[in-house]
Amino acid sequence: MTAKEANSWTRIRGELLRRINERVWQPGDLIPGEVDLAEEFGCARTTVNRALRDLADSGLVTRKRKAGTRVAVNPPHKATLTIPIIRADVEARGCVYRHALVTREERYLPHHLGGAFRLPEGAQLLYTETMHYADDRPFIFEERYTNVDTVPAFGTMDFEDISANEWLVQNTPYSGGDMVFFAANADETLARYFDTAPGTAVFAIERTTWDGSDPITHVRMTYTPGYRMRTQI
Amino acid sequence: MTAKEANSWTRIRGELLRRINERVWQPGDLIPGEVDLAEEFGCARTTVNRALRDLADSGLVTRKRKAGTRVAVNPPHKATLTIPIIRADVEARGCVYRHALVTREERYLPHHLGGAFRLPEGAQLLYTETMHYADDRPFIFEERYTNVDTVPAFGTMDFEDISANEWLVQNTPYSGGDMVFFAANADETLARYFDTAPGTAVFAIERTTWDGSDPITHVRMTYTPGYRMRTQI
DNA sequence: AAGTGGTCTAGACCACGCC
DNA sequence: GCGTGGTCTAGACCACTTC
Repeated sequence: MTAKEANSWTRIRGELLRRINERVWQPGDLIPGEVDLAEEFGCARTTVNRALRDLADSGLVTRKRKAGTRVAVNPPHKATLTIPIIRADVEARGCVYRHALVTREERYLPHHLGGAFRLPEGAQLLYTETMHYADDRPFIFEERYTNVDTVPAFGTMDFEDISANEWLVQNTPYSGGDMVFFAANADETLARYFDTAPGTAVFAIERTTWDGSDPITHVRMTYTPGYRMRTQI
Repeated sequence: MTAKEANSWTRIRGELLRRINERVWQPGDLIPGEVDLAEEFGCARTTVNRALRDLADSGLVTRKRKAGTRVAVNPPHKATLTIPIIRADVEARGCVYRHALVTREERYLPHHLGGAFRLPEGAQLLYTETMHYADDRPFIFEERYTNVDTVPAFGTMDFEDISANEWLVQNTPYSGGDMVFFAANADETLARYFDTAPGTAVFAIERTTWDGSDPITHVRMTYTPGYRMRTQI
């Protein structure tokens, strides 16, 4: 109906999708088990499993052992954002990338990071501020707290040739973290950096990463005014 | 090292991850084929395939037939955002949900939507504005253009009991679309709605959806000042 | 042409979670 | 308990790319 299905588990997913969309199976309904569907479609159970697993990943059905598979009542929209290395992002726009280290100093754990960073009393972090440029225009302002106990080599870098952002991505594996997306009004400093009026709305991302239970880094990336982050769904 | 691996393809993924993280395989390197790895790990090729497919999904390796699997040089950060139905979002915060239809009128295709909506000259759309409340506090302001030719039933709704947002999610399947995340300064009207000062930074999402090549709807959701959208990575 | 990943099969065992 | 999804296997054919 919408697109051509090559030949495989995607065709089965398409048929299941059709039944969900056309209300053959209503939201909340229990749908047949994998064995039954496999028989109906004349394929192996593995293939049905692949199709159902994909639908579950996109949130359209919920699956539980013994309980079976149900059509989701409120299918959430899911969007996968790909946040590239800043250098790659800039160069993909056909611009020349450049960065400059603005600040670099030891700092105590800021109070507002207490929740994210479980560190001993008075633990010191390396604080760095970096401006990333696209064709000499400020593109992203990066404020970062890094736990040098977890990443000793980080403390010895000068970040002339490579930015803190790039170095960490290439050298520090992480096991998990969280990200926050929000809007903020540019303060005096930020406005001066971006050559705009104070109060201008800017898009920002905060990211905290851990390796196991060891905190690695907390960073806020503030994007140039007017930046729009896109994705396909 | 970081977490316990149950027993399965995740253990293999963990071992492959270790080799990537510890530079046993350098960025850009060609890693062994599935058959070799299966032999090394003493498992079926399917299992190795599952592990490698997962690493490819997260962007850590790139795979091509005949060419093989390579360690990615600039592994991008990927984050999956789950945008829930507004009602569910509000109720998950323990608040009472309510919505109000503010505006509803026929409008011609706005010029700035020309790129997203491929419609005939002078085509009319149904424009709706809806305010979504959490405990009687304005939470999200929704501005929506809907193509009633694609979704005829939409034009007959009064959106008293159910919001346009909720109705569309429950009744209109889509095959694809795009989303944009950005920050904006609240204008006079928006500031009045949110009971804040004009110029306050607000987080917003624009979403356009199609069914095949037929445009369905374009919506801008503007969130209450201070809203932060979170996700785990 | 040949190698590599992509997929499918038929069968099996396991683990979670309702009852 | 026991039913359902989660996973694994061994083998096979196919499709895409590079050579």
